[in-house]
Amino acid sequence: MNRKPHVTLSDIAKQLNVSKVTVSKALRGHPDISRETTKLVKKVAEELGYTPNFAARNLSSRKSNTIGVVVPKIAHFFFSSLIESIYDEAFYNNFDIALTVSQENAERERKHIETLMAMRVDGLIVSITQQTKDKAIFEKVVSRDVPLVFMDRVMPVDGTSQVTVDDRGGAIKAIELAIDNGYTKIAHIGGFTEINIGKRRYEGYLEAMKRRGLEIDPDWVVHGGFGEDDGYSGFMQLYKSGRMPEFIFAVTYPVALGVYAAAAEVGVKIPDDLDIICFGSAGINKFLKPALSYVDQPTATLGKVAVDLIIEHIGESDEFLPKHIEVPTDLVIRDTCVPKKSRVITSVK
Amino acid sequence: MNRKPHVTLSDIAKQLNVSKVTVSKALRGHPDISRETTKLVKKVAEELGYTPNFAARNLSSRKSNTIGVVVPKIAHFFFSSLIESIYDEAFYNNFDIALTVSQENAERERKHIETLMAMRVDGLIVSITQQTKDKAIFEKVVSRDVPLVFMDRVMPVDGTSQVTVDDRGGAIKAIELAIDNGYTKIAHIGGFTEINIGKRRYEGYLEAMKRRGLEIDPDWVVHGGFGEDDGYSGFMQLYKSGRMPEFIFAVTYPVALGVYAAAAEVGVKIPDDLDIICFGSAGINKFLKPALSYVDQPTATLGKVAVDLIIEHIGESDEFLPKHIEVPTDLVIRDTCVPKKSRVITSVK
DNA sequence: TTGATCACGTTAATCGGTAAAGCTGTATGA
DNA sequence: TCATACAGCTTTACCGATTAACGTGATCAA
Repeated sequence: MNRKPHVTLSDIAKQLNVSKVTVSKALRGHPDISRETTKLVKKVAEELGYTPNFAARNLSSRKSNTIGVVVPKIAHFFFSSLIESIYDEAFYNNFDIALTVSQENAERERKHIETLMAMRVDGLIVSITQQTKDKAIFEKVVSRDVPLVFMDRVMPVDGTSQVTVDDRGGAIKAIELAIDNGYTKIAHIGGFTEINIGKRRYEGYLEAMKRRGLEIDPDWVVHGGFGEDDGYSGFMQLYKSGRMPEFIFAVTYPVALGVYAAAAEVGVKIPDDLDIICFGSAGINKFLKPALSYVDQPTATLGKVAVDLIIEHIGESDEFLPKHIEVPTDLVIRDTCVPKKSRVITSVK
Repeated sequence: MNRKPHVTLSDIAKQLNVSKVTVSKALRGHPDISRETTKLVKKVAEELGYTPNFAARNLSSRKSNTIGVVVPKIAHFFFSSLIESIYDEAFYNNFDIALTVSQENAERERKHIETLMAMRVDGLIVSITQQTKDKAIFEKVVSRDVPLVFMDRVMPVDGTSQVTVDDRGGAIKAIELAIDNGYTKIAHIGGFTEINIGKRRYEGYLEAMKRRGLEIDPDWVVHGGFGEDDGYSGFMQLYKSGRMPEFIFAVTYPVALGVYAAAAEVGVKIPDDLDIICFGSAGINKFLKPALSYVDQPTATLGKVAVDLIIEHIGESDEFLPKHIEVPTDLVIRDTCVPKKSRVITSVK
């Protein structure tokens, strides 16, 4: 248990016969200290293998230079690329990241936020779980004056900022394209509508259908979660209802994959028997047969904007006015969501 | 800039007219303090919304209860699931994780390790970059008596532990299966051989070919990196050589995908014209056409073992003897790496 | 009655930094 | 010539916890 003690400022100070404050200032390039002394201090620090102690620094300076992040999942296309962009942007701005994973569990999410507050992170970026209902913990964060930015999956809490993609607009674009392609019987396999991404995508679906004057069969709207399982069971529910739509708008990429699996199982051909589009994608999508057409979520932008926003908030503190930034989406067309006419021709052939 | 000051032990102490040490002990459930007092302290702490200050705690206790992790990438199937399992196992053991991403950049890796040491993490789990050559930083870690576990991508450094998958054995199994399936012209699109995963998989390939007495055409071995691009260019190199093999063993899943892309481009049919197997996979693989057969890397086990090992090392400190744990692999057979005979039949049909 | 033991706390020191204010010697300007 | 300024350090507090060492008063056995 006898760890070799780490080298401290005092160790360096002793060796040079100066005070430890001199060393501290020299290492930080403070103008109080002469060029000469500074160079000397840095040299000795190097020789001794000095490594600063962040705990001590954070304690005395009352900040951590760290941004806390809470996400529901890592091992998902969307989140892993989002996280990577957060790390990049933070690194670029000389901030550290303290990442935690709630595993879609609200209680775990709460614990992680407590931990991050105990770490005295300078700000917090949170993407809530599917089941998060209680605002209390977030209000506690706000009351502590810790800047908070919700990212993608948000919650309406006073004093917090939000970064989302244009879920509603993206959904509208997707549905309108489907309609333009000749489909009228359009179903939606949606997620939880208590959470913004589920709700707004559903609203977009409703809005587009309404704009074009299309009826919605109640059987065509299925709400579940955001995973592959949910897509699978959503499809099966539609299939068993006996009132199959021509087209499905899936709330997420994994949900669309679940549809693929289920459709293959019962022999429904995509896009010939049933066409589909979804929200989100993965790098590997181009290798799928058929490759899904999708509403692109710009994860790199989302992560960058979230980090920039939290840093801005940290910098301005009290004067900062919370913002809601909505990042626009684009449609990416691959092998699905194709014109209905061509669908008929190929199936006739 | 006037943050609301956080509640401290002294605040609680003042309110109850006890010493702050009493409060500290009470909150930690120390037997020195009576049941009654403890309950009272906890109640007041709750009321005041006390959040411990980890910086202060870490400083005075000289540990952080945190494991530092350095990985080269996040947005990859392999790493994102690996990371998720690390988080889970750490959470289960009440450790925090400080994750950093080197982006395959050795200099960034070094910086991150310095940062983690400055955070005084209790131990370090590292998966090195493709380009890491210099052991110095790792030796520095060891000399500071900070437990270090290499995971998957390792480096031979005295005093460190290693957790790897059985790269060599997995490769042998894969190649032997290909041979059993009737293939003799077997190529390897490999990664960097300076790094263990590249080297060991290549060795496995050589060993299996040797065991079965098969010749290796020098043109059949291509070394590049571990990404999709490398697979693409690796295939193209084979293709242009005019001496196409019947079968490819790809060093990673992304490399295999690169092969898919290139093969599609030049009209080579997989698995009919060219069959393939690779090391590693992704959850989405089952949706590929054809789905890749692969050597399964048990990421969940890998992450769990790495965390368990580092915790063991942290606990035993000096008495701990570094270990090398090799996790076994399994072959998973999907639509590729099929018997050559069936290949011929289908192509004749 | 004594002195040991125990339950329950308290005091003092310390972790390794940072911030603010104080001290010295030399140069400068009026 | 003397106050002023400034460069370049040092001294003193303090951040918010933990650890070690040290009181008390009550209880209890001998």
